[in-house]
Amino acid sequence: MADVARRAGVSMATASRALSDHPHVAPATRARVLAAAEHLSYVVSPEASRLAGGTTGRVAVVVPHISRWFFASLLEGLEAVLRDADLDVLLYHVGDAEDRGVFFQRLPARRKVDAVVVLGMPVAEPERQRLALMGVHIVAAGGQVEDYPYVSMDDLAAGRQAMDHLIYLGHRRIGMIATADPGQPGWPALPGRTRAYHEALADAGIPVDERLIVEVPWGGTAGADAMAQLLGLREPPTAVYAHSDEVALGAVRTLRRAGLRIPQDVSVVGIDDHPLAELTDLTTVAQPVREQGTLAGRMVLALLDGGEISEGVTVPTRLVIRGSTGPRRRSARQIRGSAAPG
Amino acid sequence: MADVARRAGVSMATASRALSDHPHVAPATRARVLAAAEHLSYVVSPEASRLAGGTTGRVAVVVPHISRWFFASLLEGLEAVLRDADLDVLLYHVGDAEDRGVFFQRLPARRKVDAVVVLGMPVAEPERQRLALMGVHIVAAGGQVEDYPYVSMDDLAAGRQAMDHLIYLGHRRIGMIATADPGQPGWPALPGRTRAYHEALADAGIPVDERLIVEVPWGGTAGADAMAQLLGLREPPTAVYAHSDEVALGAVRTLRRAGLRIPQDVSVVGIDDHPLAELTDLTTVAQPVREQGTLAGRMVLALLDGGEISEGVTVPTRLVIRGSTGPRRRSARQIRGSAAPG
DNA sequence: GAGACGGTTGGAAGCGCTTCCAAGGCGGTA
DNA sequence: TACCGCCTTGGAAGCGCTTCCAACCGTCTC
Repeated sequence: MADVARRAGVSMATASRALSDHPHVAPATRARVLAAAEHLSYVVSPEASRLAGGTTGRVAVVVPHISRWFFASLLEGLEAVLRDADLDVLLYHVGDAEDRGVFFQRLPARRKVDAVVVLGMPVAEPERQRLALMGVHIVAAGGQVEDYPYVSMDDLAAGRQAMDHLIYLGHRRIGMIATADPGQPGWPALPGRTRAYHEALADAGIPVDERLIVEVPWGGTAGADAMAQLLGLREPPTAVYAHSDEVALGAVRTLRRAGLRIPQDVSVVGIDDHPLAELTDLTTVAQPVREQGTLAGRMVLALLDGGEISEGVTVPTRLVIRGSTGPRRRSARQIRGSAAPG
Repeated sequence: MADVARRAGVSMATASRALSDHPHVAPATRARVLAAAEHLSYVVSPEASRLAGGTTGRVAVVVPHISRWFFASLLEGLEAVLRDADLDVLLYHVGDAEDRGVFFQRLPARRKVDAVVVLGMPVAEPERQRLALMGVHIVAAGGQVEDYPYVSMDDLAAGRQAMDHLIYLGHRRIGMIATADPGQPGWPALPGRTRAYHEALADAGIPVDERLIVEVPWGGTAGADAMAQLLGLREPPTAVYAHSDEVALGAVRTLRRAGLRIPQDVSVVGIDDHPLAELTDLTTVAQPVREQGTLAGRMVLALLDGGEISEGVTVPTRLVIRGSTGPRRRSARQIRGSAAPG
């Protein structure tokens, strides 16, 4: 910077002010400094800048999964607005319990960021305390962390949209494939989505048959296994409500292999509207994923700007009817008669 | 740090050395310092540390897409080894031409990182020059940037595995759905995968019919459109080779909607082994994606450690035969007679 | 037993920038 | 015309850490 100042014929103090867009710098002077900087292709050292009292210009993003579409999309939306605001994104993957321990105990992001965004994962009380230690703004997105400003979908409402659709189609024997994250102990299967199942059934006056509820780790093959289990029932369901599209797709595979037709024999509905749901003609409940990331990013910006955010944002979901659901045709017993489970 | 030094009864110089694992610090002293730091839950200020001459402890990762499985998986593998090495990951999404311009012109990562990893995208000559300006180590992964130490799969070999499989099954009229990235002008459809098509055909003595080659932007719906185009041909292909699984899945949808059976009427093969390929029973050529990220991470570590890396690494691919490919049964003409294209 | 040597430690000089404080200039007002 | 006050600028003190250099001390060797 000394070079720039010299070249512009000003002191370092002025150069600094000009470069960081401070008021009280004569326009002509500012221009001269900027020109000099440009000429020398100079950029301020963020370290020095920060050290001398600024902010880091970075925000940490903590995610439980990177390669899953949902999380990656959230991240994509978030990164876009943060990058627009000239903030750098520091990515922290907290996969299993061990990662979690390391992250929250060592707090590697400490002193490195101005804010942290927690994507799609709950934060336990002790972890919250550690986070508080960082003394930065915190925003949550895609999960149900109501202790912080958050943006998320309404799991209960989404679940209801899926379930009510099935019930509307005449199904009464509806299976549910719930997912839990094996890497995150104590992290319950999305509670809202499960509650939706029970409430929808209750509202329709349909008794709950516990055998129709299967909880598996997240993933397609797990969904396939769950479906196989449901098909093994004496009276298999005529419709299946899966907590997510990937799981639903797994169920679809099992059904196909068992020689069952979708939706004639069994209807399947998922949640999320994964891009491949469209390709596989899966009925689902769409949530604006990327947008949730975007909104979270805006919250961070607002917070960093000194703003206050008192409450969270809940984004709307929408039932997308495709080819995997249809009216109940044959009884479960008939299905069982026509093909052996896979 | 002054506090820590005082509490440990040593000078700041010694405290610094102990904290940063320098040699020439008595074990007892080091222990005392560490204990003090622990007690005060102190962490060094990365800014100050860097400013005083260290490194940034950060590496930038540049990706053209975040939410696509391939890139996200690469990123996941990379992040894991970098995090293990206590390096922070700065994520830069360079989506379209504009982002690209901004990134390479402004070089926002300048002075912020010790190394940059370019994931799955080519780097043009002028960009290479800008990158050189950063004066940091550069590694490429998942692409074909041979100007830097790189890790990638062998597109040509993978394409051959897919094509040879089709040819072995007796197909002679094979369509190819190639993908180009609309956001990245001048970025050719994966050249190796395209070349594989031509070479395989040549080796089998099958003449190329240009009408069987369709190039579309990446994505499932684009794949569906491409397939529709192929079905519209007077003599449609009996097998289709898609440059990626997502595209292949799109083709599958079109075929299904057209009432064609897979693989009886048309065989489909993709590349990548996307997790959903297994669920949808798609024959494909698997590449170890996450591992490529891991390897790239190790390269970064080696480079940062002062090592030299003279050449790139090419990971093996493997044909995974599932239910979407089968022997040629009926002639293309017959197919056309049995169902109208979707 | 004395000198040499290597492991330890402290002092102090920056790393490159921001910002407080004060000084200099100018136009405007009484 | 003299004084006041605001805009603009420069000087200089750190921000929190690393590391060179020198001093120190115990041990080993001749």
